[in-house]
Parts: sequence; C-alpha cells; structure tokens
Amino acid sequence: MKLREFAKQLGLSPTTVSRALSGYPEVSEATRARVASEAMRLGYRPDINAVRLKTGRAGAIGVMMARSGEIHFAEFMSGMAQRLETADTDILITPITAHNDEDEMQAYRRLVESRRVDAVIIHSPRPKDPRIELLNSLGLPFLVHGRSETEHIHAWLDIDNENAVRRTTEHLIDLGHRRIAMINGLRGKTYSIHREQGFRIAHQERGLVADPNLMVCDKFSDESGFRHARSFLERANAPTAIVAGSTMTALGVYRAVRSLGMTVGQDVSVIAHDDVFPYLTAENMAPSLSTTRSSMRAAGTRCAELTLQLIAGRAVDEVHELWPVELILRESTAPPP
Amino acid sequence: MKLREFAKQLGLSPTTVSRALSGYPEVSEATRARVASEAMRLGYRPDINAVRLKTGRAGAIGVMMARSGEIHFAEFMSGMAQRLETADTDILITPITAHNDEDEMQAYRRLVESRRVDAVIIHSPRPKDPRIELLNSLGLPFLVHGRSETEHIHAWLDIDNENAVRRTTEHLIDLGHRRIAMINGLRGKTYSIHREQGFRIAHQERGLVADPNLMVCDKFSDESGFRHARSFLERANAPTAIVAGSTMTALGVYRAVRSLGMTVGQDVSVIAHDDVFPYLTAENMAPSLSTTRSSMRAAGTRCAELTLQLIAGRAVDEVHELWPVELILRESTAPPP
DNA sequence: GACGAAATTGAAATCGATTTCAACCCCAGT
DNA sequence: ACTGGGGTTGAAATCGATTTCAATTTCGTC
Repeated sequence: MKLREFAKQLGLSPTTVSRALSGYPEVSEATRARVASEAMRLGYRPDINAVRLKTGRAGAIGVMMARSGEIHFAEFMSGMAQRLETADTDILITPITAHNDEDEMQAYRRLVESRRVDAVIIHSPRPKDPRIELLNSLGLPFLVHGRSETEHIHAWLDIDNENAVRRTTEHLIDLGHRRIAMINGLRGKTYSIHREQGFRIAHQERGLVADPNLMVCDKFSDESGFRHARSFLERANAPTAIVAGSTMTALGVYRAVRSLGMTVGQDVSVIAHDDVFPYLTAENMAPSLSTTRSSMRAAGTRCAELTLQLIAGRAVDEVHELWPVELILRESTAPPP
Repeated sequence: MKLREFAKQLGLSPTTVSRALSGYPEVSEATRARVASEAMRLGYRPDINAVRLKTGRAGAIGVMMARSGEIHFAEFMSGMAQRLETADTDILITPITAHNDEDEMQAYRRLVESRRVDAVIIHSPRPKDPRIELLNSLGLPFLVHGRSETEHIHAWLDIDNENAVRRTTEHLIDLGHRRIAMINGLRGKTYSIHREQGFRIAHQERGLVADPNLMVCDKFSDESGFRHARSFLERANAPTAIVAGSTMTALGVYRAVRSLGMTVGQDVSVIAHDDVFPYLTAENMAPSLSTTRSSMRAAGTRCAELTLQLIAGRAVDEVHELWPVELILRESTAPPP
C-alpha cells in the first residue's frame, strides 16, 4: 500500500496524510486521529527507502564487528537493541574481515559514502586510533565505546578501567599479597593500558613496584587464562594472587590453579573484571569469584542513547561518560597462605 | 558526489554511467573501464537509499535477536558477515523484546511492510512455530536456522541433533554406562526435542529405557549445568554419565562433579555438544571434554549464502540442509567405575 | 558508397515518500 | 461589505538513482 492509494481511500491528499503521520502541527486534530486509525486498520506504513532518500536520514546506526566473534558483542548489541526498538532505528552490522588498517578504513568510507548509516559505534580503540581521525574527517557522527588518547575530538563512553584494577590490586595488597600477577587484555588497546596503569599505581601507593615479569597481555579466553596462570604458578617465585581480565580468563586461571593441586581462595587469590554475562556468573563459580563489575548490556543501551543524541545534534565534546565499577568481594580472594 | 555531477565530469550521461557501474553488457569496454577508474579516483558511490527505492531491493537481511543475549549469536553473525561482505548486503538486527508472540509477529510485519529487508533468518524454532506461517503469508523470503515440524513450507539449515545425541549416548552405553543423565536445551524448541529423541533411541536400540527422571531442559549456561548436575549426582541412584547441551553447560557440570569430590572421566563421564567458540575450547578443559562438534560460525556463513539464493529466487523446497556432526572423543568419557 | 544490423549512448519517466509554496476557508475587526 | 490573519489543505518540485525506449554511431557486406 502506497501513500497515494492510502490518501485516496481517505479522501485526502498525500501531503496531509504524510503530515498527519509525522506529527506536523498544522494538521487538524480530527484529521490526524482519522489518519492514524486508518493507517493502523489498513496497515499502511511508509516505504522506508523512500523516506530515507527524501529526508537523507539513514535510520540506522552502524556497528563494526571484528572478525573474531567478540564474546562481548552479543550482550552489547542486545543492550543497544533495547534502546533502539522504540526509536525506529536499525542496527547495521558491518563485518571487518580486514587484517590491515587500510581495508578497515575503506569499509568506513563505503559506509559513509553510500549513506547507509547516520552514525557508527566503534569498539576497543587504541590510544592513537586512526579510525577516529578518519571518521572525523568524513563528518559522520560516531561514538567510541572505550576511549582514545588521540588529539582528535570524539564522543565516548568508557568504564573506569584504571580505577577498577587499582582498587582490585589495592585490595590484594592490603590482604598481604606482595607478588601479584596480571593477565591483561589485548596489547595496545586503551583499556589494557589503563588497567596496567591502575595496577602500577596501586603498587606505587603502597610503596611497592609492579613486576613486569608478572604482567602479560592476551585475548580474553579460557585458554589464555589457563596458559598464563600455569606459567606464572610454575615459576620459582610464584605469585600468590592473580588479577584476570575477564570472567572467561578467570575460568582458565581456576583450572590452572587446580591442575597444580592448589586451591583458589587459599593458596592463590583470584580476582577479575566481570562484564556480566547471563551464561557465566562469577557468583556461581567455585569458589565464587571476587570481581569488579560493570554491565556490558547497560553500556550498549547507554551507547545507543548517546548515539541518538549525537545524531540529533548534541555537541560531541559534551558526550563523555566514565562509568565507575563496583568492587564485589567473594570467596576467591583471601590473605596469602 | 551525485550521479549527475559525476557523469558530467566524465562527459557522459547518467544513464551510461549507471550502466557501466552495474555491469550491463551494452556499454563498451573502454567506457566501462574509464568510468570504473574515475569512480574510484573521485570516490563516487551510488546513494544506497536511492538505489533501494528504485530497485525495490532492501539490500539487507534481517536477523531477529531474542532479548536474552544468546551466547551463540555473535559467532553466527560473524559467520554471516563473512559471506555477506562481498555481497553488498547488510545485516539488520531487529530486537525482539516481546514477551508475547503477538508483539513478535508485529515486529515481523513492520519489517516487511516498511521494506527494510529482503529476507530474514529466524532461530531456534519450535515444532509448530507461528513465525513460519506468518512469514509465509507475508511473502517475505526466510530461512530457518533449525527446523520446524509445521506443515508450512520453509527453507532450513539444521544440524543433525538427533543423530549427534544418539551417537553420544550409544558411546556411553557401549562404555558400560547404564544410568545416563541428559541436560537438554530449552523446552519446546525443536532441537531439544530432536536431542531427546536421539537419547531415547540410543537406549532403545540397546534394549534400555531412558529414565525420564534423568532428563531436564534448561538454558545453556554454566549455572544451569552446575545446578542440574548437582541435583543428579546427589541422588541415591546417581547417574554415572551426563550428556550436556553445550560446552558452557559442561563447564557447570565439571564444577558440580568436583564440588562433590569426584573426578570427571573417572567417577563420572561427561560429553557435550560443542558449537565451537573461540573463547572456550573443549580440548582445553581439564580433563579435555568429549564432544559432538559443529561450527556455529560455519552455519552462519552457509545460512547467509542460502538466504542470498532464496532472495535470488531459488525454490524454497530445494533449500534444506542437514549437517552431520563430528564425534570427538577425549578424556572426559570412560567406562564407569 | 549505401544499407541494415549491431553496438553504444542519452532523454525522460519512474520509484514513494517529504516539503515548499500557494490556495482556500472561516471568522474577527473595521 | 471588505480586509487580514490564522488554521487547514493540496499541487508540484524534489531526493538520487535505474530503466525503458528512442536516437545515434559504428561496422561489415554487397
């Protein structure tokens, strides 16, 4: 059913119908009500592509998906979806298969030039992230989930990674631990850098020095948690506590500890950051895992909201949110033996 | 840059340029080459919304995302993306917040009537799934990931769940197990039903009867694996083997076994279905987990391909694929003590 | 050199909405 | 009775491409 037809059935002009449906003020209340109810009854809905062509709005927010199916991705998206479903805005997934930066940049260009999206959200930025410069120069609104240290202006939402790990580490030191290891996220990402900073600062504050031999960077996975924890714990001067990058990593760490005949929360303390996944709960691990916590889903919802605001014209330099994280102590952290 | 302008710069008509870029045969090779290279140089790309309006193609495939961030989702999507990136087709995520069927149906209607997508993919169908009937009546091409038993025709790709669990169970019986428990997926989904069938058939074949008290349905999560395994193992007549619905479930099962002072692969055998996630590998669990395996990512890629074929007009009743699963025996299965 | 077929190119209509600008109605104020 | 203004409505232009149909060029053949 097209506007033409529909308008004819109502005995009105397309103009008036269009105005009635888009809430313009100059159409009389009586007409608006009639149009609305008839649209519902006859199932008329504007062709989204015509609307987009005419208005220039794409009605979609782009999200770049890294090739390696990020474990965080589904939760974040689900959060976004929650906000967007009432905003008549779609989520457009654009795959990044590229292994080099240039390909990735090309993907952004394509997105912008073909007018597919009104804005994009990018994840896991690096301190100097070329994407930020590119998006700025392309003039496409964008929100960074995470932060960058580039001089180029950008809207962002991030969690306070530095403070999270700092409190985590302080807690371990205060329990009496002196040799603490950290299994960090991917090298080069801003969040990994911030976490490392938190780790160092906590040590310094207490008059200690973080041992570089006890710090590694890797992806968040069960496997990497296991491997690094084993490697740490088999050393002569093994750490008595381990800070893990994610609950998935912690899973591997637990396994490594057990595989060496030790017990988490007794021989070795473990603490991790928890992005709150419905299928893996820190509280249910054995022993229950102490964590810093910040919901990935909530971040998705808020990022969607902020992105809508950017599209609506909110100033980029107003949009900066740093979320604090909760510290939740459970059974996996205790004084060293 | 618009077609008008671009064509003028080339000294050609918009018609010819459009044809050159879309690969029509009637444009001379020389012109085509010139147009292509200039388009690259000047960065001309057709406005996607104009193209869509004119051609009536949406250039996107819709995927419905259930509210609960499915753990499988990211991998499947990532697989889809891999196929679609060269097809100039987007993936459109539509959130389903609805708790009732009617809302969900409404979401599909909206998708179709506003011409947002050329096809949709739906997941985890039930034996009589009303979505299938609706999509048929709306005339929108769709692919079911999984299968339904409805009389309504539908294209589908599924893994052979029945056979997977059947072989799994046969293996356990052949090892000597007589009391085998199964932690199945969500009740009412076709895949859960098929798995249950496989479980029963394996028993029957060997002259045994599956014990209904040892079969439960629940979501795939660490927590549910733990809870149900505990409950099974604490009974008077405890099972000696457990079939788990996913590696995540198996994780919880392992934990439950250990929490009771028992050992996986000795006191209790465990086997699961593995959808192959990069962050949780059956092989790396301790002890390594025996599984049936089928890559979720590969399914995504193939589903994208099949959906493109449906859009191109391939007959719906030709599109049925049943994927066999591999059975991989590792350390978690052994004869009963 | 002329003719017709084949190969190229272009003008204009079209997709389905939004929005500008003009027209109309109705009534208050003079 | 006439004017002006507010409140409603509509005709037509427009967004930026694709595609139909007609026009033009090129080329082989007689």
